[in-house]
Amino acid sequence: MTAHAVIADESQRFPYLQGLNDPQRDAVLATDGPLLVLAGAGTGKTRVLTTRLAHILRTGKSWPNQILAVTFTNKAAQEMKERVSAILDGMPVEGWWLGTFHALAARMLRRHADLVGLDSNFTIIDTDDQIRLLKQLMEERGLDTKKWPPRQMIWFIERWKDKGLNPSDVPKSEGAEAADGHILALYARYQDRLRQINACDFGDLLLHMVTILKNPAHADVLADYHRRFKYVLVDEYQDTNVAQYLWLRLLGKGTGNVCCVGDDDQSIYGWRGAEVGNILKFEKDFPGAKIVRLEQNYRSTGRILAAASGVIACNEGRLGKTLWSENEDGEKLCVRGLWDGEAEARWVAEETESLQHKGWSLGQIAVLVRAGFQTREFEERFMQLGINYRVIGGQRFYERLEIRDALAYLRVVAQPADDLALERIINTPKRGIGDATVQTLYAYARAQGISLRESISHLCETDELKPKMRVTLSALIGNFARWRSLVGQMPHPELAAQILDESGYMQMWKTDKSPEAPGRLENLRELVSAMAEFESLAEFLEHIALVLENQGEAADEAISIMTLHGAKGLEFDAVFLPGWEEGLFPSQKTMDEHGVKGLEEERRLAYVGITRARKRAYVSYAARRRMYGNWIDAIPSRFVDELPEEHIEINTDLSAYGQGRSHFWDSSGFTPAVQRRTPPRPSGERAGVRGQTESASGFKRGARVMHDKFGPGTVINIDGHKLDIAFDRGGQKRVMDSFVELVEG
DNA sequence: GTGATGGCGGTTTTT
DNA sequence: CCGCCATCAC
Repeated sequence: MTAHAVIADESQRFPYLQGLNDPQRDAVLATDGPLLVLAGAGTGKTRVLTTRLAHILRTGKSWPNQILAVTFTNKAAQEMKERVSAILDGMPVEGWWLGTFHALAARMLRRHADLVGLDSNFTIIDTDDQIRLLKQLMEERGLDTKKWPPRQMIWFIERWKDKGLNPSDVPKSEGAEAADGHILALYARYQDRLRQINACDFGDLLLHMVTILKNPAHADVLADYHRRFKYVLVDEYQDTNVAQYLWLRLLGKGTGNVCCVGDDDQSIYGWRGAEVGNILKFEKDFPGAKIVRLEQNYRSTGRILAAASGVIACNEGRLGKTLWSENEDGEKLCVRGLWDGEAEARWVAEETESLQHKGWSLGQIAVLVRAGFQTREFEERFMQLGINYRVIGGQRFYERLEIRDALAYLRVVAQPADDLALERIINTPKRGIGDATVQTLYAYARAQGISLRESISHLCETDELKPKMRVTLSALIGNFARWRSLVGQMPHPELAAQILDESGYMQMWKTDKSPEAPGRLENLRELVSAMAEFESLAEFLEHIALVLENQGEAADEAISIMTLHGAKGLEFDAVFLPGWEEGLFPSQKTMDEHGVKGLEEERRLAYVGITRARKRAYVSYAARRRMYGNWIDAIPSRFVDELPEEHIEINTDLSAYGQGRSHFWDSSGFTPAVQRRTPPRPSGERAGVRGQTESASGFKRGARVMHDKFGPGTVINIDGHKLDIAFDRGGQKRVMDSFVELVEG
């Protein structure tokens, strides 16, 4: 049989192979031996991954539970499950080892927790808890938390964990100055403390597993996984950190059938420990590795692709790919210089409306910014014009205050040694248990080497505490004991509702008169009802920690506003890329801290941004921008210069630009036409402000109002015709008073 | 132990 | 300019 005949034959037997291009099919069929798939943006990476997985199963090379398939985000894991299952006629995916690094590592660690001194019901703590814990430890040692912010110290520790380094593995010289030279001791103490309260942070999930797997004394554990896994698949390999890499390499050694998919040009998480190096040295790590390049782009127009390629070509040390496309050239990239940030937002909104009029769908348009604070100007503008928008990212459901409090209650019930959770809610709602009491409790707990909860029960037996305090505290731990005894006795959502009720937590928000309170109560109810989907309280808490997605927003057609980081893996018909100014993008901080390496990562971010667009891309920059209250002059980003001239169309309101893209603004201050058309607001309005109690059209502070898009809310501040409104759902926004209606009551 | 005011700092973020 | 935290006054 000729090669072609073989392919034809295979395609017939495996219909899912049809429609794959040659390299794609190669990547799917090369099931055995190490394989690196270099998949450029929009080249069908996910399709290859899912088809490959399906193919391994369909050909009977292994059972589902013999494949380890790893992604970075829950979204990606979910998508892969759905798509593989679809190819295989709805094969159920339960029990598969398909998930995020953290979820899979946690699943393993629960089985071997004792090997690192943990109990298998350990709690997974988040950033907030991490910082509070470290702060305690620093205060314990008398370290200045102002000079050495715990946040930053945690950052050191996390980077070590990313590298797979336990406290004893960290080179003594590293970060020696931090925390007055105590940072390493602090790390060690932090780990001890986590063990004591039977908890892990996210980094630990991988670090502990790597520690176990590489320990010769536990060779049986590794051998067990080697026997289990016949195939290993990894998505977004360019984003793996060293700990993840070690974990994969240890597990993959058994089979050798390791397939990693990634794109070095899209590595944008170096700042949090990702190592592009992992993908660059794949061939060394896995001798005899086959490399497949996916270079045909199916997403973008020729010009968009060419522009992105032009920019990324300025980076050095790439594995190198040449993306090409059969798509039409399309329109040139629109590059626009504007006077200031407000004008930029106005322009983006205008262009958006014009696209809408041409029949483009709002849901297929996105504004991609470098940093979160940039979203505000766009939000304001869209709101004024009534353009439906959605900010993606930002605060997540489970990061909200009330949700974290509620979870703390549930955590104490599920895991009595969870001191952090207990401390969080010990005086919420207010019970008169202040800092001094908590310190006493902690001091005793430390001295006795017991948990906070145990310390409370001990101290309630003595006269160490005032009688009144004893009553309060024993009532509290009495409650927890009772709630704990109810676990398994009643449906867990019901139990949760009971806990929140009996603890007085619900009452606290019901009594609260602040405009956010109703929304918080709503969120709490949502939390309780979400619990019903899980088998048990423990399972629910695991999902909350590792898997819970951002609450799905209304399915309304809306333009998306998000960070460039948040946009990875997504695509839109049209993409706006505002704020391309030196210092903002590329970020000055990144360049200061990481030099050329940092700059190159910023450039990859630019590449990611441009390649999100299918048909139209708009790049813009402003000559001045208000930052932290004062005006900052800016010059266009060097990335603007790197866009190939023949594929862009520059259109600027600013004078000096245009004659060869110079880096300097005309200092004469020539005011462009756009500026004259819309003069700055009268100073009276701008300064009007905070003390105002009634808006120009008669809304009063505290008034209940209804907004077409955002629903009911309360006016909390007034500035001329603009109202700051706390919406019952969806937080606080600034809107024009003409968009809201007064409601009675 | 709790509520009010000033100072400071302020990327990117998933799990 | 805004929000968080620390410190201060009750």
